[in-house]
Amino acid sequence: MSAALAEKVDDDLWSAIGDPTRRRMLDLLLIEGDGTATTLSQQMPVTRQAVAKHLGVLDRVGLVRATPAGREKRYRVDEAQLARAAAQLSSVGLAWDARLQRIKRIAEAIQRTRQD
Amino acid sequence: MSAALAEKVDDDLWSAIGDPTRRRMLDLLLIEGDGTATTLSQQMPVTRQAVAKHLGVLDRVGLVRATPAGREKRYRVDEAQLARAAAQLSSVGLAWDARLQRIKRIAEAIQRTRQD
DNA sequence: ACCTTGCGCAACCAAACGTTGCGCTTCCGC
DNA sequence: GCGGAAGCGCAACGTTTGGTTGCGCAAGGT
Repeated sequence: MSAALAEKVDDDLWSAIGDPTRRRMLDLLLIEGDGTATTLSQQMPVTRQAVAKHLGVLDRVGLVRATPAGREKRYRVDEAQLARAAAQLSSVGLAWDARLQRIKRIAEAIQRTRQD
Repeated sequence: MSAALAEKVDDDLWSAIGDPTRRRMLDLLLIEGDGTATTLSQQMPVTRQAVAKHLGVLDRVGLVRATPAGREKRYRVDEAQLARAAAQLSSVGLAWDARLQRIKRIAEAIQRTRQD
């Protein structure tokens, strides 16, 4: 049973990027380099406080890092950690694709057998 | 701004596969071909009812299809839809990777400029 | 006929996402 | 220096969602 099922997905990371709002925030941070709870909330349909909470979550799992600057608190994406997250996404997608491929091959084999 | 941000991710699909329990269920269904709420719940740390609800969600977004068989209700993965979902996962992962690559290149360019 | 097996429905709990409201610090203009 | 605006943090609250228990009902096996 080499095709192991154990994706051993880091569950905290997954649930962090599982939320659509947080994904959107990461996108914005990637595009603009950095941002604060206020600036991000202005480009999204949620309040500053909601964004602040999400930033807290992202910070806790290490996907972003904060640097206080006067009365502001600028956040930046931690590139290494996001790269890990991206890898996990791709890996799950690829795993499913692989299984689907196998099923397809088996189905074709049966088809061929039946045509004898 | 050619590198569009619009990943246009189908939000219902995402939230369906965003849940770890549902991902696990899809894995089991792929491995065993099909299953019922009861059989799946026996291989997971949740109750049959919880599994049944999740199956309802997966059915609503089209990731699985049910075929009543006597007193049982067997579920099977809809391969086309799962393929779509897998593609979305990979695509988001790749999009992030691409942006990270760009940032890295820019950083290196600045580095080089500074070394003159 | 009876008992088991499998499903569906309803009530209830806890955690998560989002809101509003308030108070505190920091900066800017006068 | 002082007053107002800009940002942030904290707390209370409502709603949705993942999970549980408990029950009743239909389908099969003996």
